[in-house]
Amino acid sequence: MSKPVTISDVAARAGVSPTTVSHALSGRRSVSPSALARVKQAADDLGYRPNQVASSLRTQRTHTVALIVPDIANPYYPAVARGLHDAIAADGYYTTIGSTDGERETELGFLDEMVRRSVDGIIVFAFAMGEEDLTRVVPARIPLVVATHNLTNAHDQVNSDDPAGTETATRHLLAQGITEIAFVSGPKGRGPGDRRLTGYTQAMHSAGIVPTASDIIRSDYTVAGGRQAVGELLSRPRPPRALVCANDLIAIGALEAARDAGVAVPADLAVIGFDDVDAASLVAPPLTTVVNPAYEMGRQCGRLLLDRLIEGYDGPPRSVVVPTHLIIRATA
Amino acid sequence: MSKPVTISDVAARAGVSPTTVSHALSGRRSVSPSALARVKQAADDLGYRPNQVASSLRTQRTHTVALIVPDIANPYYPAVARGLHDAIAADGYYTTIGSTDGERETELGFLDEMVRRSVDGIIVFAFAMGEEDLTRVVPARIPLVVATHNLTNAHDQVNSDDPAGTETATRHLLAQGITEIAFVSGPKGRGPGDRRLTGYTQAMHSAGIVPTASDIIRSDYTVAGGRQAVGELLSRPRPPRALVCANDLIAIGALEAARDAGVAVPADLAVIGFDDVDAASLVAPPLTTVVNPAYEMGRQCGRLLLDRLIEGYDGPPRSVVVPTHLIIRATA
DNA sequence: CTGTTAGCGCCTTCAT
DNA sequence: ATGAAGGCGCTAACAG
Repeated sequence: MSKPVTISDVAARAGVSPTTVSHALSGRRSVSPSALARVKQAADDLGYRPNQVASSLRTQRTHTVALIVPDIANPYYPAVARGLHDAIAADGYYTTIGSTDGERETELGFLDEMVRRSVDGIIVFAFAMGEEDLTRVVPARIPLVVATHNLTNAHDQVNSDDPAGTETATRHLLAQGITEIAFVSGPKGRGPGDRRLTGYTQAMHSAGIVPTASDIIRSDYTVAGGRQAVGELLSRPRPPRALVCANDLIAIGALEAARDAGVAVPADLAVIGFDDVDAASLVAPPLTTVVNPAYEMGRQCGRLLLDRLIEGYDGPPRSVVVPTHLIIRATA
Repeated sequence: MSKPVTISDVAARAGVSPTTVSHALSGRRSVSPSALARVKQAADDLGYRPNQVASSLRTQRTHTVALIVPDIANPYYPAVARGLHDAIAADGYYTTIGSTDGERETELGFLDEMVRRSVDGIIVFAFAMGEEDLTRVVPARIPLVVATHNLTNAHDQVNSDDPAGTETATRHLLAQGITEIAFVSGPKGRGPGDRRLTGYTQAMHSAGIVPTASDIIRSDYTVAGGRQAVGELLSRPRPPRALVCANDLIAIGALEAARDAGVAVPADLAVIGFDDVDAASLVAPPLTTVVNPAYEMGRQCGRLLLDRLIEGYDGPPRSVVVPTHLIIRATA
């Protein structure tokens, strides 16, 4: 259990002051070649590794970014995390991830802890809390990127272009002459369903069709939920010819419901999902869906943060919209 | 850009010393009721939040655990991360995750940085580096849990019971009277394929069958790789009647290859996967597979760490084996 | 029950 | 080109 090597140890061995060691290793001020060589040698010999905690206390920088999501095990977020990682790793930033299960208390607790830890930036995907909570818990000095739609005007934000995605999907169906199209959403006011609904409505209106209440189905964002909701839908006297679903899991549930009911996809029922999770290309038949670029979302969040952290951008909040696009497989 | 509130600010407002504030808030030594009340009030008024960086420098504890994996976007690892999170969050530990793409330099760099940051523990799932690298980079004082098979005797380790899993899977096929069973592995010496192969071999031997070299197929761990390898296999003059695959992605590729070749599953070709990723239950037909409990793996890693970090266990390295089990769906 | 003192390891003036 | 000194904010040892 030998003690870690400190900068003083290196200084002693190199016959210089700690100050010179610090500068020799950081390059922040010039050091004579001979001193430089001796310091490097000594550091090497001793296996010196600068203590980042001490450095952070002194410099007020931790080179750490906090990512707060509902559940890292939900297939969407790992891709976000990876995109973020790839955007910031090269500049020496690391990520601490918190899963909050969408519970307000947990979210607040995690944010509070990250502030205590002096993280250099925070990225928020989770949201049971409101904007007031956010501004109360996170001091203005810490850059914040919000990736939950419509929540903020006070912070940088990154969103995927959900309306454009479902609009394109719906148009794809309309172009095939299909007009009886239902939208299968999540619970009202929760998650991206509402934003995605607007694109569908938009496209329908453009085609001169006014969707009725019975064309908009509420589900949750799971396979089981989609299966049940669509099962009921298919037992109606006059079921729709196509479905635009708020996410892939619902769409996969819809596929199962169609199979249960002996309805052929896409001949009798066309199905389009949203997200393009891995499973989308693996189900049978492979799912036509809107690509929601999670990786890119994470990357953009990282870039906005670095812009403030490294480039010194200090202007007003900015909004990045990440484009979505339709990928046509076999269900529509 | 107001400066953060420090313990001295609280002390001044409460009319006590910083020491008393520290103890009042941590409860590590008793404080008079009146002082306690004044401190709490003052802390509340000022919105004081203890600086964890300073605390860490003083206490030599960061309450942070590093998790190193090849790729957080690979569906297996988020479940591990969640299991770890759930095991340690209640005790105030947080996780920093590094994706290394299995590159030795990246792995070493990440580990080195985590040591500099004085993390309290490290969990290693990634491995291009060898055990010498590990012991060289990570000082003995930092508890380490290794979840890469057979790499260590010097550290705590957590493994899933791979051999038992494939043995059960193979027996399940043998019990149906099927004897022409091939094993589709990954690249030799990389990943869990070799360990999973042993269970297959074991079961075959028990049934008096000696697999030949042509019964063991090399692929990578992807859908595309599995599809191609099994495609070639099926074009042999006398293809096997069943496949035990080293992971689910390979198995899903096998399903595609069977469809390509017009081979009926499971009637003409039975297929068993490994892992039980989400997609396994979603493909058609739903995949029979061995459940490899990623969440539980992560949880056990966390427990081993906490045992040393909190309980003060200081004995020899321990090994935890997480059981696997077969889940029978429609492909075998 | 409370306070004073010291120092965790580093970086950054300031002085030379 | 180099060093001495001070302090980031906190907590532990020591003293009362």
